[in-house]
Amino acid sequence: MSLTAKPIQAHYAYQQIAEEIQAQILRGDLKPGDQLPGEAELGTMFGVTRSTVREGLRQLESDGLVHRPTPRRLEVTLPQADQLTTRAGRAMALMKVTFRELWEVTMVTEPLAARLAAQHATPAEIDQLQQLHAEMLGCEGDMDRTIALDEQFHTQIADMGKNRVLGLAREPIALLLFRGFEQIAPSAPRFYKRQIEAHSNIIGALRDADGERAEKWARMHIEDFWRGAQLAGLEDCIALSPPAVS
Amino acid sequence: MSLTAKPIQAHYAYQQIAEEIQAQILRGDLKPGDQLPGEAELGTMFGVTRSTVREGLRQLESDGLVHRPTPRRLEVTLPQADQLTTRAGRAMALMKVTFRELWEVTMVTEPLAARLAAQHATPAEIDQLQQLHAEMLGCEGDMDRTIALDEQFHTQIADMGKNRVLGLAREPIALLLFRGFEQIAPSAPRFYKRQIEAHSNIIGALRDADGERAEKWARMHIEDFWRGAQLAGLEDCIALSPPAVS
DNA sequence: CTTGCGCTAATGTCGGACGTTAAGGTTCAA
DNA sequence: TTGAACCTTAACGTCCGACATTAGCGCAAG
Repeated sequence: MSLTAKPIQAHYAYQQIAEEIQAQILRGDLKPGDQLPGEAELGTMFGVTRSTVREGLRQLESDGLVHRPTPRRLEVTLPQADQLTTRAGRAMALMKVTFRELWEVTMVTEPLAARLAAQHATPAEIDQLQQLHAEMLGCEGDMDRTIALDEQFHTQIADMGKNRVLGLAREPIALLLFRGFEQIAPSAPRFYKRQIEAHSNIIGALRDADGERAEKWARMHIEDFWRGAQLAGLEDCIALSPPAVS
Repeated sequence: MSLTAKPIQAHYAYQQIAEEIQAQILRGDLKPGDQLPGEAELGTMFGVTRSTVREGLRQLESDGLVHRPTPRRLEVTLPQADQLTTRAGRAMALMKVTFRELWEVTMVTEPLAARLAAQHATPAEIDQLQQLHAEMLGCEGDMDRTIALDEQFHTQIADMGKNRVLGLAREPIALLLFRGFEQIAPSAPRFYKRQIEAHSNIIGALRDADGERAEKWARMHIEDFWRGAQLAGLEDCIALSPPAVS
């Protein structure tokens, strides 16, 4: 039997403060929107100096559990999705994940997103998506803009599925994968056009609320992306770090 | 035309320090394992006081980009997976995601994990999995232990697939979903046994390196879990906060 | 009731201080 | 020579006190 021993981490004052406040948030004693006392007051409450309190607060801010709308207000807040996305994206870039890894997962997330979107999307949302698509048609050549819009297109579909878990899980992955577009496009002349067509077909399926079809087209879309990546020789290349959000 | 305005965030000294170091890490100038200068030296380098440096460092530590093996050593490190898992899990719990959302995503991640595992697993890894399974057979009744082992079983499979992206994405989700086991078991007498059987079948498929079959069994396994959740009336219940890791 | 002003207090940053202890070098013994 | 015990140094965690800046709030004026 293997001995399991978790390293006991020193209980520094600033850490304890962060943990205590965090515990109260998770327990529900402090709810998002609640305002916290000033640093000085927190100091007296916990029996430490303001410097120590500040270090603890910096950690909580970084965790996204508290937030400063203005330097004078310190309030409890939900971790923001984009913050999690940034962290996860950075981590994956640093661990040098390959496009293959990204793609394998995307092959299941995007079709799922499409199916859910077909089930839950409102006409207004689909119109918005269509508008995004139209905008994308108009900027062939502008690579950065194209990538951004592509990313947005897929994220929009995921949002339409009304599944926040999927949204959180797929976002950093998609962000990294679709950045490959840039390297693929030059190697595959007709690639761009095929991507656009696929988007059109997905929108069509969404309009008909046809989950099966939406899913199928999304799958083909991502499969096609992979063929492009293969042509560009990206398969086992490592993904680039995503653009900083924070 | 809609006015787009991204909130201008004040760049405090401590923030700039964190950002600068972070940038150097992402750029590759600082590599994991590298040791950073002491706080005092960093202070003189950046032209600020030690207090200010410390606040920036607390942020980086919380981000998982630097790490203190001991108070005297401050070294660059890769963000640890369990840290990301904790953050994501906390976030999902705080945003009160439902079991349905968790399940919908798990329905695609676990089958994928099983398929990849069938393709990449080594016999030794499968033996290890078998051992885990055996251990699970021996602790019927001990709910916490069962849940922990179940979680471990699925995580092990995901690891066997050699896809780190999938590993990162599914972990927090699975952690939250499988905690539902506890509430399901009482409502469904035969539930526990069926879960065990499914695990057996998955192991069998892995031994035969039969990706299709592994995927199919994993899907059925998760589908069955959902039936249990329905019996327990969990569908739109919100998931509980996961056990703290950090 | 809204607008403008001024005051208060909290924040960001600074400088310095102290006990504790880890890191690294030194000494000594095997 | 090598390894272990020791010692010195300096870096860390924490504290104290201070200051300029400015956000927040109350009050007066329109």
